[in-house]
Amino acid sequence: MTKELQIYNTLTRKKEVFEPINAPLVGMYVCGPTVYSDVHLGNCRTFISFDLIYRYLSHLGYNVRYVRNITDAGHLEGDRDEGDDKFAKKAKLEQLEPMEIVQKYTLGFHDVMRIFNTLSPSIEPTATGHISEQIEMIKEIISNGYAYEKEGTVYFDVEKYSKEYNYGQLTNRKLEDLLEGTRVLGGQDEKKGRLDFALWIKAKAETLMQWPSPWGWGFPGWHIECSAMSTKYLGETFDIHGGGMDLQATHHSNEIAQSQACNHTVPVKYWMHTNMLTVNGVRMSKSAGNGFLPGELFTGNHPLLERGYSPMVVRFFMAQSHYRSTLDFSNEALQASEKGFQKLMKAGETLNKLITNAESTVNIKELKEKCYTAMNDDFNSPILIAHLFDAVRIINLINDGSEKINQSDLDELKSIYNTFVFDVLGFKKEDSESTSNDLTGELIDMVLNLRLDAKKNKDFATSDKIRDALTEKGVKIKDTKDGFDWEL
RNA sequence: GGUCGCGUGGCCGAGUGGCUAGGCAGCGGUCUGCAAAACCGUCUACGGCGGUUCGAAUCCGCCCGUGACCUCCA
Repeated sequence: MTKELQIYNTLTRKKEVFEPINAPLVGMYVCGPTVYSDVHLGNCRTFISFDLIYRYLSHLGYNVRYVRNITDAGHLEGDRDEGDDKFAKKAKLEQLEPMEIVQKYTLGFHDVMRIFNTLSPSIEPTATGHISEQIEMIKEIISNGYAYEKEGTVYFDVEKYSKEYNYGQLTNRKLEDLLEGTRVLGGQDEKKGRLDFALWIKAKAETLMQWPSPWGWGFPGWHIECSAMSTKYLGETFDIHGGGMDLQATHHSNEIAQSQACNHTVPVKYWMHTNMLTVNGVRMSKSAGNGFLPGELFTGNHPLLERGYSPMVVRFFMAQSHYRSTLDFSNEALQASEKGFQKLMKAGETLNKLITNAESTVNIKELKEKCYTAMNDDFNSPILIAHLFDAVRIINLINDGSEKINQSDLDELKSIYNTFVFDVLGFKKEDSESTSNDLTGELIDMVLNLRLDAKKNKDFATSDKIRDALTEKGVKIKDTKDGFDWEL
């Protein structure tokens, strides 16, 4: 029986019991989006996964400070430490100010996060808002001897760092292997070592976003922002650092190196990495162009999509796989999730109508323990959902009269359902389009009332004729015990 | 080429030594004038070949297939 929360730590490549550094406080940093274009679904998966983690930690009673940054500066195109950053490039393309790009896509990102019912982070710092912190950190790294300046650009000295620390720790790689795997690239003569990466990059005259620094005008390298901001808001050593697996090898390895070189401490206790969303088995990514936007998914307006799927169905689809597994997208899988999600929601309505008995024939205590055991095992939401479907079956059996439940068990069952379905998994009820107010709805009601009359008179020829006609128009009719229900 | 994964029933997806999740689809039933919907029940799989073991989807070896990272991406 797993009673304690276990988290898979990328650093040690095994599950470890979660012991916060300063319980009940928990510091969690998650690498957020680079806001130079719309978030695609793969990005969303990571943030939804960490939303689940944030929700569960909070549910367990931890006071979590959840920091998720917005990258709005730097982040070079390609791997050469020269030229414009992504924002400037896009800005020229769209004839906008870089900060207009940032604003546009930040707002869009927040909209999508809200639609997916994710909770806002405690702090959402921006790279441009922390330039001085980054400069201070770079200065410290230089004075500690782990970075050097070359003509206005500052590089981190990976080989020097590797003499004292294990640079390839996070990916379990040796420095020699890393060096071997690195390609020789042009235009990098300034760097001493092939693995060295830029902390600060000298601006060209035409660079749109640039700031003054001890090394002249320039802009920060991508990795330093996370080190600077996580240190500022969570301290030199904090509990959880998360992000997508694609960041593990480069971004996070560099982050560890920077923080170590600056603060002389291990920055993070538990590293958590979410796996990729795939399409036909291949990673969904911006560069591959095989991703779609959340909006396209909701409307179905994309060649890969047969039709639209609601945000909660998508969230459910994602929760049905574990965050460390790849999840393959398909219409068939999403349609299966849609059915399942509706079943789960419907059981919630049934739950509120259950009638109690003097005795209980169902084991609610066991159900509750199973739910916690599942989540305590590295946030295993698929297992949790499996147990919730056991709860659904129990609810329906009680409703059918096959099982009985007493008041205290019913209260407990409601508590379990609401806690896990809404608080932890973060689902919310989706209103089916209410058409009761508009003319179409009123007309359909009217016609169906006529059909009801025909049925009462056993005039089934007429009632079937009405049903067939409405079905043809796309109105799904569901007869109930004493009336009808319909949807478009 | 190096590093690390993965391969589970028609589909998606958990599970890491015995008790063999779950959802969807299919099938059977209940309900219904009929149908739909809903509900109940049912379907017993782990890439191949060897090995370890009383026992392996689960551990080990080899092979095949496949993916990610090593270069910007969550």
